[in-house]
Formats: sequence, structure tokens, C-alpha cells
Amino acid sequence: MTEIPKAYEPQTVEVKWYQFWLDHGCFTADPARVSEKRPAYSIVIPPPNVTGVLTLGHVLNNTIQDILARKARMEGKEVLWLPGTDHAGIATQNVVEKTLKKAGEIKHRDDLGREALVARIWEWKEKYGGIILQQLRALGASCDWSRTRFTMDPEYSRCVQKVFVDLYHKGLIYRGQRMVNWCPVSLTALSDEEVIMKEQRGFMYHFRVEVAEEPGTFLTIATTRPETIPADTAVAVNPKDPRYQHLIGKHVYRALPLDVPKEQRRIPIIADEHVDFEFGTGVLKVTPAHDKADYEIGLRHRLPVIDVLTPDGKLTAAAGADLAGLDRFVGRKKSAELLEAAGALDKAEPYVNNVGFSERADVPIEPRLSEQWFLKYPSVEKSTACVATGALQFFPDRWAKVYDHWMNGIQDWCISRQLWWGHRIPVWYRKASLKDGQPDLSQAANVHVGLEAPADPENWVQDPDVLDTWFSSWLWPFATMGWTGDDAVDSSNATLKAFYPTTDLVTGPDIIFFWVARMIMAGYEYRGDLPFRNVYFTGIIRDKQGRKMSKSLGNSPDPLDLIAKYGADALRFGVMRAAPLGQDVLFDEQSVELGRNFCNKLWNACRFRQMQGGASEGEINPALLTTDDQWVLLRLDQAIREVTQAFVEYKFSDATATLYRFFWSEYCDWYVEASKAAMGRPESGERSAAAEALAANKLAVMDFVLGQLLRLFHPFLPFISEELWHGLGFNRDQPKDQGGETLLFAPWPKPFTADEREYFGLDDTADRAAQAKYELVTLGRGLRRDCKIDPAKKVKFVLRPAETLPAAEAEVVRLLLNAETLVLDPAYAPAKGTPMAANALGELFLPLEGLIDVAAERTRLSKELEKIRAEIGKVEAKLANPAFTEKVPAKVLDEHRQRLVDWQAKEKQVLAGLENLPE
RNA sequence: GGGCGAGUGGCGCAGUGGUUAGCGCAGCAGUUUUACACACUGUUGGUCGGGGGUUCGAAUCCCUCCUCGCCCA
Repeated sequence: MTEIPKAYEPQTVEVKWYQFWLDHGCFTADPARVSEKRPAYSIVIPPPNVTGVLTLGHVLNNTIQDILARKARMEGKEVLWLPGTDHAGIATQNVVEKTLKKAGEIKHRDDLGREALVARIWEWKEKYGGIILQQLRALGASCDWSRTRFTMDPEYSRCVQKVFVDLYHKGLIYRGQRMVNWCPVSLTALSDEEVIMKEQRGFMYHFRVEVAEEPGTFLTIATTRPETIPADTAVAVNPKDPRYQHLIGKHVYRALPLDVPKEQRRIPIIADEHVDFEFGTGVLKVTPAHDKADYEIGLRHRLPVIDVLTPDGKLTAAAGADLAGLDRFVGRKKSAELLEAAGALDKAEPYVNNVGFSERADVPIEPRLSEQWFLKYPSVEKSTACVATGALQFFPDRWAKVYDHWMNGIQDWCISRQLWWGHRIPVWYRKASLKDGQPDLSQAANVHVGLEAPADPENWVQDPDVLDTWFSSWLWPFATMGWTGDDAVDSSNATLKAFYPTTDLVTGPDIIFFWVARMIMAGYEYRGDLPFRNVYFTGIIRDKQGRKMSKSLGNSPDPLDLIAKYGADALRFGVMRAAPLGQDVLFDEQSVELGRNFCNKLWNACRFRQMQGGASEGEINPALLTTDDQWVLLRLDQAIREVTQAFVEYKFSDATATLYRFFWSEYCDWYVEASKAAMGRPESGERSAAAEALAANKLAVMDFVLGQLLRLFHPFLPFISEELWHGLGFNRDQPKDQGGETLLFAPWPKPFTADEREYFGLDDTADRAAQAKYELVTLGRGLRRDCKIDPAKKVKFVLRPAETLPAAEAEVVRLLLNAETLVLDPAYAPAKGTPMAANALGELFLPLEGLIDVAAERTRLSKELEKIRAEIGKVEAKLANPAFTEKVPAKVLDEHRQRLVDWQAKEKQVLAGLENLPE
């Protein structure tokens, strides 16, 4: 800060300090430094997709983590914030496949084959992957980059495989034929959590089928998916439904396909409790191959399964010649037409229903019967209990209920994916045992599950599938710390020992099941302990109209553009101010602008301090403190308490609100302005020795406040706070590792002790005196305005003080009033009609010498009197009520009595003013 | 259908039984007053979603209804 620019310029400052922190290894965690006196603090980053770029969601999430990490460092903890990326199976493979297709290199992934495609994805990953980690540096993220991990690092992959093998041997992983969520675009199974329910507008088709045993009797069936009629193997009714009871056990002729002889379309009418007789016509078509609930019905009634869809969602020959080869949606229309042509369609009415969509490909999923690997979750009981008992805390805690609900209805996890990019399932099948390419798992000798391939690989074939990405992410908290699963090795792993369990996890509630719950289970299963103590769930970033950020809406600004325009600190502060705990964040660029303005204000407040010169961080002499000094120290103390408490509750927007209020509305608006009374130099001559001492003391107070303030700001505004810390020379007298080298390690501010409060005279009296002064100033300014006095005009004010007011205090009032002079006159007798304002400090007059607008003044005072009397009336009414005086706590009663006294005093002052008006 | 969250001045929020319901932004009027116009000064807006109840006292507790959002089925 040698050359002091008028406005803060973040760009050069940010780059400079980030590099400085890196060069000095400030973010590097060393388990050897952890001790009782220096406890560990750790966070693992929710690994972004390796293909990802920084979004505002990441800004919110990572700013919070950075704030927590920086605060912990200032508290003297050994901090590990461990960064990394996730291989994001489907997403990444999609991106690369698409790129290759666009470039015309391939038409289908088979053109390259597995090995070549995976090689291309690695290539792509090396080139473009992890851009987001670079972008996080621009935000100021204080991650230990030396420990960056990727879920497909060789050591990490080994952990994943080790866990698979272990769970397999524990009997928790099994292979089975089940209904899974199938993505017809990505051609893979998905877990339930990867399916997003969306409302869709479609039609409810009502069609008739004839009862075989009673020609001429028809049943009407309602369905949204007529294209699956050829796969129906029964119709079901509720056994209690009187409409249909007599038909149970009989048969109907399936409506489609039409090119199959009627007798071959005979399907039974069955009774099943599952059928809701309120829904549709109360007759359900049962399609075991293409609906989860129907599959269950099929199992209960041993119905045959007819599959009429190909993996990519086209109708097969089994659907009949009319439909074969059609896409499922085209087939839907076509089947409706066929029904209509056959005279079987009653009606098709518009209908809104919920349809499951593939999270990645954003197309409706198909329930599909297929062979997959499933996991029966481990350590469910402990994992449920730890949240229920509060051993692991959620913020906001209402998510604990959601978690509990899910844990109690937990379903086995489909962990295999028909992809090439990911951790290949470590299972081999004996070639000789394959039947139609399908493995036979009934004989243990036919299956090899292990970290290594079988010794005679030529006789074996490895399962082609890979594991769900989350099957690797759920190990993140310990696999990133070098966990091997080998106890002998792990017990001497210093990182694990020092930093696991981690302290905080910051993530979105949308992945509470995907990731958080699974990490907890993995933590208990493999470390015997929870993976983190606290989970902070952020809100979702929306635009100012409350819509989710999306590329298609174009309402999602690029954080890097915002950083370039306003600075990283501004973005951080703006986002944090807008993000209350547990609520979605309505993002508006204006809030970043506000952050920028805030930084600029901070810059200038420090610039003002620097322009005053003088010694840096002089000793504060308590004897020379004015009420302004004591007041600002009290406000600072309050701010420290509030900010510290906000951290305890993870209420970051409260913390920013406090910092905003203290710095801007208290320190700048009042303290700095008031200090100018002491800082000013007379135009002629030097300041007296006493004035000099007073000014020096104020500079010492200012330095103390700013020094504490910069520390409080540092987690939120790391760059500008560091720049100013050095600019004001606050680093000079600090020990190297406690702020001497960087603000990063300066101790977190503490409230004053009782001794300190006494030493500086920080009590209510000082506080009230200063406040009364500021209130009087506001009243005086109001007088000026009400009397329509040109702001530039120097005027004289007269104060009839209630008690003696020291000259230095009066000078502050004069300055803040922008008055030429402020006369203190206990015996002042104002001319009739002199405008007056009153408070505890006394009556303040604005003598106008004949310029008085008597009518206006009368109106003003009358209005105020009216207000005062209304308040007096209210308080008197309360005090006159025996029910009130008898039941209310003494403290409240006293308060009300005092209130009455205060209002009455004010009434007297205003009445006097009114009486002083000329007739 | 079940669960959760929200409804406070134009906008975003704070306040969860006890002063005159606060704050920021925006608005309005004015100002270059010895850091800051990315600023300063002053100021207009609300009776707290509707209704009922408990209480000396309710934005705050209870009941009920309405609206919006999310999750689950």
C-alpha cells in the first residue's frame, strides 16, 4: 500500500497473495504438527466431476469450506482441506463419446472398442480434467493441493476393488436378476437415486378387452403406456372390488398385437391387493417385464414375462408386426391408433403423471429386468443411530429426519453399470461355464472374485461392467487419506490417524442418499467410526426469480466472469450474505456488486487510517479514551461474540451481517467520523501536546479495531484482508507464525476479559453516553433538514445540556452536526419559536434569527407530542391493569415503569418547545 | 396421499411470548462535508398469508384453512 489507489483493485492483489500462500506452503497439512495443543481440523471436498467447470453452486459450497478452513487455522488448528475430483462414469463417458462423434471419429463406441475408448477418455481427462480445481484457486480456496486425489488414481482404485471383494466375501454383494432402472440412451442400469421424477403431460388411454368366457362382456382398462399391451400377461383387479369379483379366474383377450391369433392372446384375470380400485377403472393391465409393481405382481402370481423393448427403447418383434422396430414413444401413438382402428379404444384423455428420468441422459428410464450386481448396505444400524443420537450432526438438523426415513426403508443398491469408464468389477467367470455368454454362479469354482486376475487368465473372462461411481465416492473420506484396508499398514498411516474422522462436510441436500448416507456406512464399516462430525447442507442457488440455474435458461452466470469483474472477495461476500442456513440462495449479480462496494469501503477505511500517519499500533492509554473509543471497543467486542457464535451455529449469513453492521454502520459511520474531531489540525499552528496525545490514542484504538476486524474478515475476504494487514503494517510486531508472515495464521479475535473491560472502562455508562451523543446528532441533522437549511450553510447550534458535557465530546457533536459552532449554555433562553430537539443529553436548539417557520415548527412538535402521548397511553394502560402488574416478572415491570418515566421526560421537553412558540 | 420447508414494507431476510416489529437492497429528496459517488445525509413504505383460540401480553404458542417450493409414494 505504498501507492494508495482511491478504489480497491482486486485483480493484482488476489493473484499476488494466492501465489504467496502457495509459495509459503500455508495450505499444506502436516499430521506431525497435530498435538493436544494443536488439534486437527479436516474437510474433504465433495469431489466435483472431473469434466466439470465452476458454477455458482461450487462457489457457495467451496466458499463455505474455505471459510471454515481459514477460521480453523486462525484458531491454531492443523488444517487439512483435501481436494480432488470424481471420475463421474456416465457423465464423463458421455462427454468424450459425444466429442468423438461430433469430430466424426466414431459413430458408436464399438468403433473404438473398450480399451481404445478408455484410453481416449484418460487422454481427455489429462488434458481438460480438473479445470475446476484450477478455477477454485481463483476463488481463494485454501486446499492442500499436494494431496489432490482422483477417484481413479491407482491407489484409490485398489481401495474400491478391495471393498468390493470384501463385501462380496461378507455375502453383502450378490448378483441377481431384478427390475432395474434402465437408461435407454446411456444403455446402463441406474440406481434409484439416479432417477429423477418429473411431471409429464400424456394421455390416459381407456381401452376395452373382451372376457373370453363371456363373449360380449368387456372390461375397460386405463393405461398411459398402450405400447406395452403386447407384454401384458394378466389383468388384475382388487379382490374386494365388487364390480369384478365374479370375473376373477376367467380370461380376457389381450388387445394387441393384432397379428397374433386371438387364442394366443388369452391372459388371466387375477386378483391382487395391490390394485387400487379408485385408480382408472379399477382394472390393471399387468406387464411384468416393464413395470416394477407389475413385476412384483408377476412374481406373486407366477406370470410369464414378455419383453417387448430393446435396450435402446425400441419395440421388438414380440410386440407384433405393426409395432416392431418403432421407438417406444412412436409405438405409443401407433398402438393407440391400432386400438382405435380395432374399435377397442374408448377414449384418450389428457393426463399428468410422474415419470422417472435418467439423471444424466434426461430421458424417461425404462424399468427393465436384468442381471446386475447388488449391495446389501453394511453398518446400517450404526449409521442410522449416529445421526439419531446427534453424534453426527446435520445443519440444518431437519435433514436428520429425511436421512432417518431413508435409512429405515433402505433398498439394496444396484452397483453395476454397463459402461466402460470406471472401476471394472473384479469378478471373473470361468469360460467353460458360460451359457449363452451368461455366467453360472451356482458353482463357486466358476467365479473368481479378487484384487488380481486368476492365475490362468486364458480360461477366464472378466465381468464387463464397471461399478457405480458412488461406489468409489463413498470411500472418499478415508480412501483419499491413503487407506489400504490392510490394518498393519493403516495403523501407521499418520494422515488417517490425525485427520480421520473429518470435522465438517459441506454439501448439497440433493446428494444426502447418493453420497452422505453411503459415506457414513462406509466409514463405520471400514474405519469403525463416522466419517465426519458435522454435515452442513447448503441451499440451492437460484436466480432472483427463484428459478434453478440452468444452461438452457441462460440464467447461470460464470463465476470467473464475476471474479474478473468484481473480485473473488466480492463474490464470496455477496454469496455468503445471500445464503442463510437451510434456505435456497436467490442469486443476483447485485449482491456481488454489493460485495465489491463493501471491499472498497474497507479499503478506504484503511486508507483513511494510513493517511493519518503516526505510529502503527501504538499503546492504548485508557486515561485518554473518550466515550467514542469506549463505544467502538464495546461494539467490536459485541461483533466478535456474534461472529464467533455464528460459526458455532454455522450461520454464515449472520456472521456477514454482523461484520457489515459493525464495520459500516458503527465503525465507519460513527467512529471514524467522530474521530475526525480529534484528527483535525488547526489551520494555523500545531496541535497542542494534549491534542496530539488524544489523536495518537485514537490512532491506537483504530489500529486495534482494524487489526481485530481484518482477522474477523479474513475467512470471508481472504485477499483484501491480507493485503490490508500488510499494508497497515499489522504484521510487523506479530510472531512469524501468528500473523507475522501472513494473516492466515493470526489468532482469531477473542472478546475482552472482565479485566480488560475494567481497564478500558468499557461499561454501560460509556456506551449510553456515546449513543446519546449520536442520537442527538441525528436529531440535530433532522432539525436542519426540517428547517430546510442548505447543507452547505454553516450554522450555529445551542445545546442546553442536561449534565456537563466535556469540551472534546461537544466538539464531536459539533463536527458531526456540521455546525460552525456548538454553544453549550445551561441557562440558554431561546427566542420564541426556536426549533428544538431533545434527548437524554439535553435540548438542542437551532437558532434561526427571524427565519422561523412557526407553523411548520408547531406541526413538527405537535406530531412528535402526539406520538409520545400515544406511547405514554399504552404504557399507562398496561401499568393500570392489575392483571399485568401482578403477573408480570419484576424485570418487565421495571422496564415498563422506566419506559413511562423516559417518555414523560420527553413529553415535558417537547411541551416546553411548543410553549416557546410565538402565538 | 405422506413428510419437510416457507409465507413479515417493492425485493431479499432477521426477529420464535414482553420497549415504538428490525436490517440490507431498491425508492424518494438532497450533497463532492479533509477515506470512499463502489460514497455521504435525511427520508417514505409493513400490523407480520386468512380465520379462530390460549395469555395480563402473540409476528412468536395451539387449532384450522389458503398459497408456494422441495422430497418421498
